[in-house]
Amino acid sequence: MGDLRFKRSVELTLKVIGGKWKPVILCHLTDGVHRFGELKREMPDITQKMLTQQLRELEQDGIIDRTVYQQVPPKVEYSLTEYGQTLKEVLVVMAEWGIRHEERTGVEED
Amino acid sequence: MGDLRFKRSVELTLKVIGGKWKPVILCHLTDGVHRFGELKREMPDITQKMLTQQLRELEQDGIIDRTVYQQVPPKVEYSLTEYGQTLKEVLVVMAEWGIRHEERTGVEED
DNA sequence: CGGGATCCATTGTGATACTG
DNA sequence: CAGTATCACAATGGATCCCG
Repeated sequence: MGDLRFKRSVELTLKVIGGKWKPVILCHLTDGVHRFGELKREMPDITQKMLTQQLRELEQDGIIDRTVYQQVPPKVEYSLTEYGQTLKEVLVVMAEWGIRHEERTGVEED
Repeated sequence: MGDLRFKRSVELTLKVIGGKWKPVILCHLTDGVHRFGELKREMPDITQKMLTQQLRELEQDGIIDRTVYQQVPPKVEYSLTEYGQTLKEVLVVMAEWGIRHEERTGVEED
């Protein structure tokens, strides 16, 4: 597992979905289409700037789709691409480990 | 999947194994015990300070063990704890996705 | 050999104001 | 509503020197 290929792949994955905000954004989008304002409301601590920035990066990586409705007021919807769906499995495994870790550190029974 | 519990768990996992260096360190330690100098050699781009720092954090989270041999010259060995072993699955899933992503972005056949 | 401590450059992030 | 632009600040990471 310590071979170069393996390392590079793990790093790559984390470059795409890692960081403070992307995993949370992805969690929400796994539930379906969300508007910009919805996401902002669901993530009160993120700034508008960061949300925009992270969404753009996910879009460029082919993870999410951005649909702009040319109307007033503007409406923009975000959703997982077919490809982005493949990340669900990764998110689930991370969530499962996180839950175990939470329980463990809570009990601290080492 | 967008529920609070799920989100929190994913974030927690990423707090423990995320970042620039921890996943790489963990990849190496999945192969077995490593000395400090070994890890440093295997990760030429990391500074001594960062390596030390990241190892400390992993140790505090119960992911790795640190064994100091009181001798001259000093010898310090790092290894995954039993608990740390549970991360292998997470690493594998991330690596698998990363490999797919690598191939995809290489081919770009959308 | 395996660090600790310090200082500094780079980057990331937030607050705010403005726009189509 | 969904951004963009700018500035300020905080977090991160690196270089260097020192120590047991």
